[in-house]
Amino acid sequence: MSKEKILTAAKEEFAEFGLSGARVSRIAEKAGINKAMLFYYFSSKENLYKSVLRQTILGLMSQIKKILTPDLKASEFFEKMPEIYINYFSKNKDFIKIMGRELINDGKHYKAIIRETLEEDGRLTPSGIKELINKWIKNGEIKEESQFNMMMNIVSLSLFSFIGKPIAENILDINIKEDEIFYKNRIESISNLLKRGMLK
Amino acid sequence: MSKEKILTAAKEEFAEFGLSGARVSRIAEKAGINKAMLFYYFSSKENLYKSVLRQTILGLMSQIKKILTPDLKASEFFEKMPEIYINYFSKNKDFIKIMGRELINDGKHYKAIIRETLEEDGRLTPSGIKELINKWIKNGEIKEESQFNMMMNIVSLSLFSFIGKPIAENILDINIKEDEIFYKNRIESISNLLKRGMLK
DNA sequence: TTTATTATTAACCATTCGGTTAAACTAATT
DNA sequence: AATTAGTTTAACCGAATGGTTAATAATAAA
Repeated sequence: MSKEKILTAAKEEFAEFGLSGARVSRIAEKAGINKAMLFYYFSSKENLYKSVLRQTILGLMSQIKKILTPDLKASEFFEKMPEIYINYFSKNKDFIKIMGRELINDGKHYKAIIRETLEEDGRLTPSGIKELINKWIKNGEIKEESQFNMMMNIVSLSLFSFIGKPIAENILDINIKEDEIFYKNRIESISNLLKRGMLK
Repeated sequence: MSKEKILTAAKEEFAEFGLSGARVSRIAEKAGINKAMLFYYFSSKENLYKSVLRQTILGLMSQIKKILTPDLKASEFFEKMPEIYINYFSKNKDFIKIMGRELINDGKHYKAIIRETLEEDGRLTPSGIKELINKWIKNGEIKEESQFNMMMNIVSLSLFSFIGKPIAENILDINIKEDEIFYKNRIESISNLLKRGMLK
């Protein structure tokens, strides 16, 4: 019970302030537990951070696994990936913040967690996705493009819909509410761009 | 002289550790000055951060200004924007890190600086860009799309080429060297995607 | 040369931080 | 009732941290 309360409070805290900005005492306060409990269960601030990050990453991975079937078509991929990403991010605002900070800090913890996870669970393997993309290229479903650039485009467009929003807003001097319509538009725009730009 | 040395060292420090992770003593050490000098010139850590952020943002804005002429064509826009962004980011690695962290922290300082800058210098106005995009829609140069989604797509694809790289690498289990070829490929891929996806 | 202003320094400081400790409480087992 | 293992707490701690101070050096103006 306490362990769960700590994890929940820590996720909030790390999302808002980052690893170095987060305060152990504040996490304890939010969780309604004694600060010593935090060290009792997680032994250090950094260790608590790793636990939060692991939970966060696994949450998204389980979503992506659902769509990655061997018979997936490229067009479906370009529709479903943005949909899953945007929907997940809109409902888990902490994810973007924690993950963004982690990536800027060279993603050292992120990489370690992915490595562990792949060892435990062989289903979502890199080679599986590679095979899928190669198949689409051979089938003539998509324009020839490096696998890497293709993944970069998908991930960039989805993830950055949240982080990059203030920039686009400032350039155009507008203020976009982050509501259902915003999410729907963003999914559609990304999906269309990917399909027009990458399908044959 | 000292002021400049402090700014340079601070930029490095804030990029690597963020506002809360940065250490004033470390900045002073890097700059080769006494810590008190830092407070003598900038009065507080946060104030120093704002100065660094302002310098950083103005550096990019001056690049973008160069291409934004009233007779710019949409196809040129889709070619030059990724080129400017990617080239600038590849040569100013600190920019991405500072800006990324700032945006995740809700971009409060960023917004304030943009507001000031627009008041001082009317050349790069939001209305100017809006007019350009509206013209392209009327001319039939680009597919109808909200201005906002269009800017989001451009900014996302460019900015995230750096932050999102570890994710794409992990999904495909590859390691991409960040060299001239990488930058060239990324510019081409983004530019092609934008042109195929948004030009009529 | 004197005066006023700007730069620079070493030493200092209050506060906050992550982390520890030792004792006490709780609840199931024997 | 005694033992055991897991849980919880208040009080404590040394090391940093951002920031200050008061004295001094360098420079320019009078």
